[in-house]
Amino acid sequence: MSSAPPPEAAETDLALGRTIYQRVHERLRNDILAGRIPPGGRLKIADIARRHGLSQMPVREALQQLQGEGLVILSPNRGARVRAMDAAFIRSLFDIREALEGFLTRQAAACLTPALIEQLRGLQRRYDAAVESGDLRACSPLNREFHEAILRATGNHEAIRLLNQHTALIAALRGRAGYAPGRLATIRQEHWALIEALERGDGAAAQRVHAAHVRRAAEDMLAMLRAAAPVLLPEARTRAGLLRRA
Amino acid sequence: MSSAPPPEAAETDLALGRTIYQRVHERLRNDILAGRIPPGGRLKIADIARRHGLSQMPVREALQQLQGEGLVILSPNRGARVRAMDAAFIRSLFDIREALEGFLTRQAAACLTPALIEQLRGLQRRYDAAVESGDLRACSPLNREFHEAILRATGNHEAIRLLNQHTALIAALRGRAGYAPGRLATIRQEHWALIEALERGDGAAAQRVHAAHVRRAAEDMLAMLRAAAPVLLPEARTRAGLLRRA
DNA sequence: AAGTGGTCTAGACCACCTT
DNA sequence: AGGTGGTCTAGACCACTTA
Repeated sequence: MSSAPPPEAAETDLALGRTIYQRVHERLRNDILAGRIPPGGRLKIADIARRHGLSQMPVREALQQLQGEGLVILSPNRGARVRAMDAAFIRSLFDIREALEGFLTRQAAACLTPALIEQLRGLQRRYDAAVESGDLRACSPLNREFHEAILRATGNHEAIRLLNQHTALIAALRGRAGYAPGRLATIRQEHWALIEALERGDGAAAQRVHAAHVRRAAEDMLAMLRAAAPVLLPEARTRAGLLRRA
Repeated sequence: MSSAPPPEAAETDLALGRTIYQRVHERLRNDILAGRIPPGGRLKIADIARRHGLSQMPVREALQQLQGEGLVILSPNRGARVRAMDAAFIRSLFDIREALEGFLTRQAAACLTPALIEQLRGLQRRYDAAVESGDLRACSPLNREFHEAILRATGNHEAIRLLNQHTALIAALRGRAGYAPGRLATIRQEHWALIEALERGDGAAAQRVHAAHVRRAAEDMLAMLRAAAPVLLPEARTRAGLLRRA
């Protein structure tokens, strides 16, 4: 764990967004993605409002936005929870990624210019450097930027938006699970193979490399989560849930 | 307008949802999908609130939800508009459908039971009957149900949710564009070909049929919209009759 | 029966656009 | 400056849960 995170001194940090609900949105989003509010964890409007010195409505708006992103489940008269994720749901996310990103990767092979290929090489070299210097913090953003650079070539911004949302959900888990040993090195090889296929303009090969890439990522994450298991189970308020029938 | 509230059978009753913002959400959603509020059209919170006899907050919540579904664009301090759609955006939607639904269709070929195949046949027979009897109103829901039945076999509910959202966006346009002549008959052939491939368990063939199906749908819709063109352009300074100060 | 916590209202506030 | 219309607050209201 990192040391000395000023616990409450960070109350003045809400200076980024322009409206209040945007700032609350960003704040909660960061808290969820950093794992400070675990999957299945409850988000109480009154609590959050009090903690930030606001009334309840902007908090509600922020929660609605998060629901739109899929990070939060909001049930009428019941409140909000961080989306709980089980193995089937995680598999769904990775299948979506394989299908959608794979399709666009194939398209990209037909329209990548030499300049864009060179840009990919540059990004991947920075990724390599980050792995070698042990700067793990820098890896995930570079990984994401690498793939997004490919997608942008297709001009399908709607698909990119969807994929980014799902990346956020996965990142929310990654914070708890981490990477398996050796995974980062494998990613390097896979990315270079992808660059090679794209450079040849071989869309089918690029899609195959991408599919294998995503499947390995999925298996890796499922294995990590199985190891650090109990966090994932929906939640354990114990006896409460069992009296459902009545 | 504001008068004559009590015996209104005219206003479709808001009796369905359980909370107010849910009912407003459903109402606005229907208005948009039915084309009563055109793409690019403005949604004024105060107007809507007054019209329904509510305060502004539940209306805001409803708009946030619609933004989450992608039907509405909400910009801070600027208000809400129905998402405007140009040709590039529509192409993006159909590419997403081809990629995601095609992938799942391929998966489904491996796990469809004879009973499910028979269910598909039943749905498609009802579709055929609707086309032949000229009941065009019934076609779109049956079409949607046919594809969703296939997708459900894969168990990927998250993907189904995404695809349904995008179907809604397309339906919002369909209301204005309609179908090209003969399109409905072509859809019949394509669906039967899809059933046949699925029955053989030939996922690759099913995906090919699906891809062709979606591409034809995309070209058809783009042609229809090109014919009925000007509606699509973002908007045209029409400050006609809305603001009537007397 | 009381408590917790989500939902709704009325109106003040303020950002942005028009004159 | 004036106006339009989106945003925020405080508190009442009410659904659902706990004793």
